[in-house]
Amino acid sequence: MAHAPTVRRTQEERSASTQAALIEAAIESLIRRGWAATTAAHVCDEAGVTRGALMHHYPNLGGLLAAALESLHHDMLATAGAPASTVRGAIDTAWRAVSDRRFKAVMEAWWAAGNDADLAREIGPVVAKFATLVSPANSASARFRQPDVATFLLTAREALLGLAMGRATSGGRPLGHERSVLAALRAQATALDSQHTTRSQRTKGPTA
Amino acid sequence: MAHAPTVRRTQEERSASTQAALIEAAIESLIRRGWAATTAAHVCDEAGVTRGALMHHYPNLGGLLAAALESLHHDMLATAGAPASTVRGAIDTAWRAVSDRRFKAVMEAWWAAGNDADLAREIGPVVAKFATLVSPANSASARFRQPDVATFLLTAREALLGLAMGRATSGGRPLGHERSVLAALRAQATALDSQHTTRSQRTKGPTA
DNA sequence: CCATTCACATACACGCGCGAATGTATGTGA
DNA sequence: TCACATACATTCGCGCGTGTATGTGAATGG
Repeated sequence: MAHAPTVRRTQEERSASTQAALIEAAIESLIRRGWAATTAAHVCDEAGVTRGALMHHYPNLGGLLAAALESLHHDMLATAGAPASTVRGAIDTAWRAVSDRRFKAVMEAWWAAGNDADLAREIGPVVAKFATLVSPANSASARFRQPDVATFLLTAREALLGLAMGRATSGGRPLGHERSVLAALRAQATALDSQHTTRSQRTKGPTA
Repeated sequence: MAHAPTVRRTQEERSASTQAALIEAAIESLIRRGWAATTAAHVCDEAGVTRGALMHHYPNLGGLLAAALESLHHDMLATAGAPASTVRGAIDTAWRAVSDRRFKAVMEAWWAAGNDADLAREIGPVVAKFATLVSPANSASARFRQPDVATFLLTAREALLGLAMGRATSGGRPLGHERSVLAALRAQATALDSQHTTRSQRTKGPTA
């Protein structure tokens, strides 16, 4: 099958590369076909491996998918960087995570787990990890706990998830109204930020 | 279920009752099991009919599900009533639709259609109908087209969908932060309403 | 260089869900 | 009451997806 390898690869290298291929293919399948239609045969086919290889490295298909989500979380956490200190930064960070095309895979897992209690027990923890990546309410910044800021962050998070859902159900293509919604959210965020820096002078009610 | 009927039921009545039972069971299955796990056997079992009955009234399982969505849209459109004239009213209307537990079935269909082009062709039109039910931007009210109002409505719609998604993935239970998010959205809505009435100087007051 | 271990492929058996074909009872118009 | 349509039940074969057992060549250690 594979081409003649002139160099000798160690077993570890072989295992690592096939596992990486499987994980990559699994995420891609979740994005393109969704959770229910993600079958072991398709994943292995796209990874260029047989199902025997999958069963060798993982107990079952669910095991591979869980590992793939774990790997994806590792990646996205790295690209997210340090938690934002400003509200505006939090919005941008959350949007960057949510608008990542691979986030579709997370939503697929999230959605599927909501319909299957057993699956929820299996991949629930991994999915929960992504939740912290999207909602920056648990940042180190203490003022994210201020009622108006916290409420805005919650609202913004839901709106961003809604946008992500819209993208997911549209084949991943950006929607037309994304720009205006994002602009509105960013405007509110910067307003909250500036309002905070001048809080020593005035305490004004939350009105946008 | 149907024990010896002393009265003779006409064929039409029998057909109508079994179709209603099938549709009811289909919606319930979509809510509880999701789209992928909604099988003809389960639906018929819960409806107290055999699969033969299903195939008699509908070409296939997809046909039943499409009909069920159509029926559901008919119901929800009736309960929604006339399109709201105020921004606040639009928010409330949209939330009433989205927080309906049966809306989970719509989201299931929406999500499933996003992963299957054939399915999208089959049930896409029905799902699109629900979209107009959620986003009141296409109301008769002309000022819903004003940039700030339109943007807010779009943002609010995404947030409401996000909340609905959260409910759906949590077994339909209301989430803790729903109240605060809704309060924030309603506050912005009423702010926009009052801001408009003062600008246009109309004597007509907002009747809750 | 040879035996062992490992990574992976191949082959197989099972369950499940779907749709079609077929059979049967009940209502309905002539 | 008879011919037919309609409503429904049963059974079957098919494809698909999964997990398990077995075979094979490559890598490793002595």
